[in-house]
Amino acid sequence: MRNRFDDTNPAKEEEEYVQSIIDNVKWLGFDWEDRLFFASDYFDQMYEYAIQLIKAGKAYVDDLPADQITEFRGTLTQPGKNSPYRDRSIEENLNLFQRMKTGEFPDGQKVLRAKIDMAHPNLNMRDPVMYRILHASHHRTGDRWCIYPMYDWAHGLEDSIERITHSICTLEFENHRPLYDWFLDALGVYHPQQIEFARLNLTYTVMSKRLLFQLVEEGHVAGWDDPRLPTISGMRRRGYSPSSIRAFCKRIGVAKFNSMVDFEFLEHNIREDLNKTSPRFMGVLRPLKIVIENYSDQQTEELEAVNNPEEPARGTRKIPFSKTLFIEQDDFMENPPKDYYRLTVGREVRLRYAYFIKCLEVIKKDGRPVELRCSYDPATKGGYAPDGRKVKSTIHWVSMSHAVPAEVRLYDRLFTIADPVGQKGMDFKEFLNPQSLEVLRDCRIEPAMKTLKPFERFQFERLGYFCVDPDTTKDNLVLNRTVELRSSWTKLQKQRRKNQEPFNT
RNA sequence: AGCCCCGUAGUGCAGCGGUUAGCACAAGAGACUCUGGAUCUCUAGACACCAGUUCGAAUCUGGUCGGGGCUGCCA
Repeated sequence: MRNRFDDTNPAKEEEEYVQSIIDNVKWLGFDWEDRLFFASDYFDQMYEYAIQLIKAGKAYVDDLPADQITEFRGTLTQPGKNSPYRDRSIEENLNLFQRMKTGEFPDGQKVLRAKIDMAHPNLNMRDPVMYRILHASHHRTGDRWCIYPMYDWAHGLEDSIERITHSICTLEFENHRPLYDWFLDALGVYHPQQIEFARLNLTYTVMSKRLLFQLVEEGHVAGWDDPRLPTISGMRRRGYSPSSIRAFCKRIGVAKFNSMVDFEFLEHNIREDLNKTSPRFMGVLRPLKIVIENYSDQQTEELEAVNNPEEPARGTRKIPFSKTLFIEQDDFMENPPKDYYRLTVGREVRLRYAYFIKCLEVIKKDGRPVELRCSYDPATKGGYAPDGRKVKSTIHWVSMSHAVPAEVRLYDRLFTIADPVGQKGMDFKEFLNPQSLEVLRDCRIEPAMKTLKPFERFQFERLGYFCVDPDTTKDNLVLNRTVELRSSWTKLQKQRRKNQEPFNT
């Protein structure tokens, strides 16, 4: 494969973007080795081709100002009018074009146009502009040029020069294909085939460069790599793996139909990959203190935990256990519904890889549980009951004195509705989800995680997949939630909420 | 309105003249489980419509309806 940038417009090409595109595409897993090209590599050749067209009487220099060109183009239903400069002699065109190149004219005073048909039903064929004058410095050619080719003129030439067999692009270029073909045929050069396909749309987000740019510029997100954005750098920072993104793309396929893929399908592919590859850890996002009354004050034990049940070869690690622990606030309920399996007063549950514990008493402050008094069964060490008794659930925990603090950023969909762009007469930003980011600063995680580096991915048991954010510093470990684990419990709750809504008023 | 493109389960794709119209996700039911995860089993669900061609049409033709794109010296 090769990588080519269509850098035909000096005003819109910035080194910064070029480099980040290169970095991101490489990260995604593509390697073009030394085959990195730019449209600007072919500027000389394109200039020669333009002269060839002029000599064939198929291109002319137009003096009409921009607004007049627009006016003369006509409309969707009305044909355009010929420019008064359309029938200049070949010699005059050659002379003028040469002088455009040497910088004799200011920006916008003249353009080179293809001589096709001002009455053509396809607007793109009404004498399209091939070259415009721009006294601007180009990031690769510097000040060598003051005329720059238009994309439509340049694109087919680049493909032809590189002898591409098929040139794929997005649907909005369908109407440009006749022009692509016309230029190549007029020149009589090698003619690749342009094929268009639909761009990807995802629910609950926006995909267009223009719209993403607005979100970044106006500060609705923290930057191009904000983990809520569907940019490659955003997905990377969110913790998506390259292989899962590739698997997703492969499965959604390509079509010529403007479709909208469920965001959940992306998440499915992420989970599928991360489930197989992520090491497991335990971390408590919203801590609730519990004290094991019949466990000795002084004692600490090292308990063995599996690193990845999907891949036993990854081995095990030790987790410290002691009298005072943290569990997740959600894992305790004083008055639980019937189908709640977790901890409640008088019920026994398993602490993962540790012991069976029973809750004896809740200590509350201002009506909220702040501490649980529990007992444990020493015979259940490691989480197995020798007498074969069952427990309804297994919950995660960390030892209070051993745990490491961390900041955890939880992400939710960027928009509150599936298609924020498709709402007639409404600005897509009206549908931004104010809760798309939630920051938890009082999380506690198991000590083995101290060595994790930025971008490392892992699973917090029962919570989801996470990764280390590059904002991490020596004293502040920052973690991003990539995606939650599927959970029949949260699903049930969502259903319940939905079913109640209509009756709520 | 002129030109171009597109219509297959809720979603995304496959199907290229003869298939019980296939796959994945989502949905529903169950099994299993030291993650309410993973895994496994099962269920429901679609060819936009109308003509025509043909022994036979989701597939070919025409029309209707519906969706999208196009009036930058942007790409």
